Amino acid sequence: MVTLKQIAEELGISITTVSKALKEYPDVSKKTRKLVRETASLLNYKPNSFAVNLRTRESKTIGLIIPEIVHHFFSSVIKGIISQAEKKGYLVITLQSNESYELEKKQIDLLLSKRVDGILISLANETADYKHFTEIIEQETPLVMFDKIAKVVKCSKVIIDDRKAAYKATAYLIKIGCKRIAHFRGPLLPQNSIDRFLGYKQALADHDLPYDSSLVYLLDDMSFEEGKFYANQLIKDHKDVDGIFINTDLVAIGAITEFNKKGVKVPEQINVVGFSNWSMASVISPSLTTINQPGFEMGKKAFKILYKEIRDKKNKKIVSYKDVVLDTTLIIRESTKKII
Amino acid sequence: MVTLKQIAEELGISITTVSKALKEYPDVSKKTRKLVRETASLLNYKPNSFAVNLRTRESKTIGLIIPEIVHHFFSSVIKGIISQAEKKGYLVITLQSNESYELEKKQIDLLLSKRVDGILISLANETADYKHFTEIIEQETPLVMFDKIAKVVKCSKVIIDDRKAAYKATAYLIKIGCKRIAHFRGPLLPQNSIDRFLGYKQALADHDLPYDSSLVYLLDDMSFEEGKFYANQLIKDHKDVDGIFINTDLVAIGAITEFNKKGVKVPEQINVVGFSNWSMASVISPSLTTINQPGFEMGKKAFKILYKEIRDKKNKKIVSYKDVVLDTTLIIRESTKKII
DNA sequence: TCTTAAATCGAAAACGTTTTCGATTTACCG
DNA sequence: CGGTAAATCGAAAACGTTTTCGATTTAAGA
Repeated sequence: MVTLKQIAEELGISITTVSKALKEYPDVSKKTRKLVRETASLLNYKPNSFAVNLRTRESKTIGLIIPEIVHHFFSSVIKGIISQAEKKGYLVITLQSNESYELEKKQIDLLLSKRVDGILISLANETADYKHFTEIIEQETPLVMFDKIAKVVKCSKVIIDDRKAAYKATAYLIKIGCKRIAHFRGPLLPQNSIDRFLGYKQALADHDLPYDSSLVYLLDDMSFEEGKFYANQLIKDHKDVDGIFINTDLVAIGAITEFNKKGVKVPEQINVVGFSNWSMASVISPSLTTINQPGFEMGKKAFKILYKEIRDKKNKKIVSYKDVVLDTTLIIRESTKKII
Repeated sequence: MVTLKQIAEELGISITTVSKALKEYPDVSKKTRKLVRETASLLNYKPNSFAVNLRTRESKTIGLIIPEIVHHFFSSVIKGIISQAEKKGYLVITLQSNESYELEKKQIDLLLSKRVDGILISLANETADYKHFTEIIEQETPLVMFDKIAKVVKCSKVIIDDRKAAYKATAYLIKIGCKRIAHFRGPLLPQNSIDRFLGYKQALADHDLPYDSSLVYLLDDMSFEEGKFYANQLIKDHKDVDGIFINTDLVAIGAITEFNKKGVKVPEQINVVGFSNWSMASVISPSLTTINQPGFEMGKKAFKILYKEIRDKKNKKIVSYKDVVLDTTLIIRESTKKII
């Protein structure tokens, strides 16, 4: 591997001058600058990034922790982050927490010990206390949370407005004529499922529909199977339900599968709205009306904020934390239809 | 940030001894070792990885280039790689080529300039020449290719046997009684689609079924829409087809959707086998019989090989290239059924 | 008590870069 | 030609670690 020293010896000049020539310092003549550049490319010189890192105290690398990679939404986020990071010359190290608090802690330690320039994180479902973020903040490593966030932690955040999105979904069901709207909600812990439930409730209230707690089913693992199970339960419990807002697409698809099997016609007898717009949503029959969760944009935005914080910190400006709420859209497909 | 120097000054001993104490060198007494360890953890010492990298000439980081992150198979691979890498203390920098040759070249340069300890790559569809790999090999950076590989490049490879898998899929259709079996194949360039086609052809031959080229449809972009389009085409062209082997699940799902719509019963009138076992495959109706492409295992295996090469290189052993072929399994679901 | 071996320590170089600051050279002008 | 300013260069320190090799101390044996 060729170093500055070798170029310097080759040309009979000092390391300093070579370094400066390559970095366009004003105090090196055009002639030597040209000479240095030429021999550098001739010898195929590549700066040793280890040395650069040590000297400049930055690695142009950021860390990313997500609960689970194999997930349409999160892989979209990763893609958004990587694409944006690359534009700014940053690389990204990805780790996953597998929804585990302990693992999340460990991954944070790992990234800190690698001295990444910044950290992006979406919290594990398990995570309920936030002590492990204090070290990040004490070290003044820029941190931004996205999607699954901790409101109390002092850092920038980018999320979608789950409540508003759920409101949008439910209001749409009401608009097309549904009178009895059920809701499959997620577990109690992550804020997401609470907010979605609240949006559902709010929409009912705003449109003078009674809230009936027996229409709300609380699921545990949000699986396809669970979707089938509770769909079956629902048609046993309530014959009169004409619409359902489901916490996440996978469950919605399970429900639709069960409805199809049991001869309950979607959307004629029951309208279904999901959440997330997974790739499958457009591909099942009937295709699924759902809330589009803009993963790619969220990734881009999260990185942009992190990047700004990294710059600001470097330039010793005061960093101010941002709270960004991304807009969701309702994607109307075949699983909902105006009731005449 | 606390350094070895600070610990040394704190204890009134030399940096050398501190360093050795923390690394369990035999030539430091138990007493000072204990003392050093205690003050190190007291001061919350974390080795500066930039300095360690520079000194040891390795970063405990590998690079990963894939064509596309938002893809069930590839995200499974990433997960496999990351999980395995973590066990060995390696971090993974992920980049994507977006199926572009130019971008692939650029990403390789990026990783080399970052001096990663090794590179894992799955080629872009566009990639047809392999000059850009010479630099990796010249620099002696361990390299292993997976899934989409270049046979001629001298490095380890891990793949599935596409031909055998396609054979398996087609033979199964024959076994359950299909006599006229169509094939939707992918474009000409990636080796994958060629091999799958050859496996299909071979299975026909081995079971004394005539090969009819009009039953093979060549698709371009392998999309859901294309699946629908060619399914429609197929039922127009050939009323007598009773089975179809489709290059990839997304297309198969498009086809099934179209069959459903046109009243062609799956599997009663036509049996469908896909390829890849995407998450959607189990979730549509009828659920899709398909070839399971073990992404997670492939990722694990690819990293393991890379890890060994990194170790071997470090220990100045000669590295030998491995060719690993992973087994696929046929997952039988509702889209196929014995013809009585 | 002396010798020798073993145990323990530390000085210093090296990894390759960036950057400060002083030194040297060149150019210019009267 | 002398003087000054501008242009150009380079020595050296620093970033924080690892590791070699020699120095010093301690323990053991006679």
